[in-house]
Amino acid sequence: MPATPRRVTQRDIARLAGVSQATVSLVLNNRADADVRIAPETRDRVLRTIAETGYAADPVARRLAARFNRIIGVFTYEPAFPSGSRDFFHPFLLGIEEYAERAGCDLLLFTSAPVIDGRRRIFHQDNRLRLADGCILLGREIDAAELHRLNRDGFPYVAVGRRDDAGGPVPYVGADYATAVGELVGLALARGHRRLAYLNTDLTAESSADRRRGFVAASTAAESARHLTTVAAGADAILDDLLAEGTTVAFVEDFATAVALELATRRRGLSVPGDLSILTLGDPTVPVPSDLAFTGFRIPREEMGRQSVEVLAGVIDGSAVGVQQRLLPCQLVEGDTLGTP
Amino acid sequence: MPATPRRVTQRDIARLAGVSQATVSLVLNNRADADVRIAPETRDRVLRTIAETGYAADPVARRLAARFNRIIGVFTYEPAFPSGSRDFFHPFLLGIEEYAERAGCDLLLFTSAPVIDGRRRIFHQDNRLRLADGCILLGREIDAAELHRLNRDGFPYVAVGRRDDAGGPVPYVGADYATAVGELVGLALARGHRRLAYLNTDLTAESSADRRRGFVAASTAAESARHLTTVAAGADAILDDLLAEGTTVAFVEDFATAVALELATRRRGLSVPGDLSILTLGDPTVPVPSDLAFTGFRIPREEMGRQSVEVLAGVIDGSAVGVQQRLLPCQLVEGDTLGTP
DNA sequence: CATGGATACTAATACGTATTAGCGATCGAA
DNA sequence: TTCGATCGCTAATACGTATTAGTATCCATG
Repeated sequence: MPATPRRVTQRDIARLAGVSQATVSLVLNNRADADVRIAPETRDRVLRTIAETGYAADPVARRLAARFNRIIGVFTYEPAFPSGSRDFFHPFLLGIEEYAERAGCDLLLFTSAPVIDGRRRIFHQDNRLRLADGCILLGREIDAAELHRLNRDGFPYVAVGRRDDAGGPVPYVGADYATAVGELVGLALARGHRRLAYLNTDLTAESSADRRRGFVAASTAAESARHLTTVAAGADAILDDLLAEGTTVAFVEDFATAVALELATRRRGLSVPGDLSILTLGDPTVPVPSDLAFTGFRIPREEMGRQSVEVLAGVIDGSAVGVQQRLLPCQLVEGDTLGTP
Repeated sequence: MPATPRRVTQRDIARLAGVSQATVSLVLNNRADADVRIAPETRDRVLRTIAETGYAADPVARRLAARFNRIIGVFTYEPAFPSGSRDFFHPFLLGIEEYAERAGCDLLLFTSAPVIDGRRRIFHQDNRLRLADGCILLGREIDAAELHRLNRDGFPYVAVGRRDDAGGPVPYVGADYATAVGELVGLALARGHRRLAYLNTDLTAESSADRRRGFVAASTAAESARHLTTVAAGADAILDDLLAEGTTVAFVEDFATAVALELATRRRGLSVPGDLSILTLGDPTVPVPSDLAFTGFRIPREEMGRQSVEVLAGVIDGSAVGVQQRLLPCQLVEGDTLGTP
């Protein structure tokens, strides 16, 4: 029982200004269509009354009547203000907030989403999804069933990161990993590398698949281009494998793995990039201490955040035609870990 | 025009289950009062229909009718995901999010609040404040006029950080700066310091006033306890002043100033804490590079965030009686910058 | 003076839920 | 048989806004 002492409504304004509630609404919304006209003096009177009372429209009623709110939902599959992967997701949120502010939108964080079967769920009893005009989905892995449902319900949304179809194409703003990895491969080939290896981590996420695809497509000119799975394999075992096969450059999906690999190499008295080049394929997802500047690329996270809001706004107001899918270029980083074989 | 294809409503459920809309609502809300009864078989039928259709209550309509939402507004006088002072405000948000998740609440970030006269405003045309059940105010300086208005409107809110009265007492969860500074003064006195100086920054914020109060109250046993204002004064000028007066320990409000002062001291060939002890009064508000471990105290930011949501929840549901004001203890940090005079 | 067309509004309704007063049916007791 | 009492539910209404159809008034024109 919030001690709400009857707030000011349009009806109050109407009574004070001697007009109807409808007129107040029309004035507020600046309606000046052909079939709706308000005399200037009436308009002024209403506006003055509004100013005097400090009236502000009830966003709830507004939304119920007009089905539109200027509120953007943000669903994060990890905590929105995370401690662990904080540094990775923070830039996305930064961009989202920046554009939302510019667009005059508020952000609704669905922190109440419960974790079921080890994963946060959008659709739970009592979800507040529809309070927002649309929503942005953030997280490494997004549940396909939930995308299906969003598509089916026709609820406007945009995923941050490319997503496979889920009962229809999924609108997204992603990073062009395939191209970025391809460019790195090109760089390595140009330096004379011929025996490449790609170190997998994840096997399901789209971002992972895109990187692999880029690697495969670009490494046709190589003598050998192998895949290794780093899951549950120690850095030393991997290093053994690489050296045994005469690999000269490793493309490492997971940043932490790259750091561990470099450490293992150094422990054997070998050097990076003297004996082995190591390339990273994106920013660290967990904070990893390393004073080494890896060669690789950077994900345009902030820009992805910004553009996801931009795209969503277009979808909501109907100005966007068709399904919106954008891939932004990654930025190559020239570090110290790519040498000659 | 969001292509919303008519969502499922209680009326649809009612029609399918052969009951009235009111009955559906009653079942959903688990009402079993004396004057409202639903036969078990009816209840089951309704629940089954709900499950089949995947119905979820419209939070907007719910709020409009029931005036209560499980949404907590968060108003930040700085950007919520800031880059500059990010490290300072982040822990508050972390705590807020953590408790909100536990309480099953969503968070509404008022990113749309416009900047007027160099300050963000809660109350602007079209503010979405009332969408939330209550709100949390975060920021170094909070506009007193807006607090007045919140009080007048009876809108539930809690400030993070102690606030002076503004048209009535302000509910808050703050840090007990006075006690913390007092303890530091006690520490210095125990080490034999007798000539103390307090370096001011801000003159208006409550957090600043509290620190000063703690200093004054605790330093009665000192030979001299002076105030210096660091605004617009260079570190060298301050150092001159301190040395001229034979000051042996400086209590520095602003972290960056402490760093600058230490640097200036070292540049003169003097040492900290050999020639001058420097104590800090809280965490850095902007990232300052320093490899020195200052003696001072830490603000329980995360806990403040958590408890502010807890307090707000109590205010909203009416379980809290009277105005809620909490001061949490700060944690003393034994660093390397307090020596003997 | 009738007609038509602007002009300036208002009445009514929709949005989807929660709440409350009240109604018909059934049952037990007098 | 009648009079409550209880049970199980529904009708009606409120919440505060946006929208649309429609109405009353006025003015110009033929």
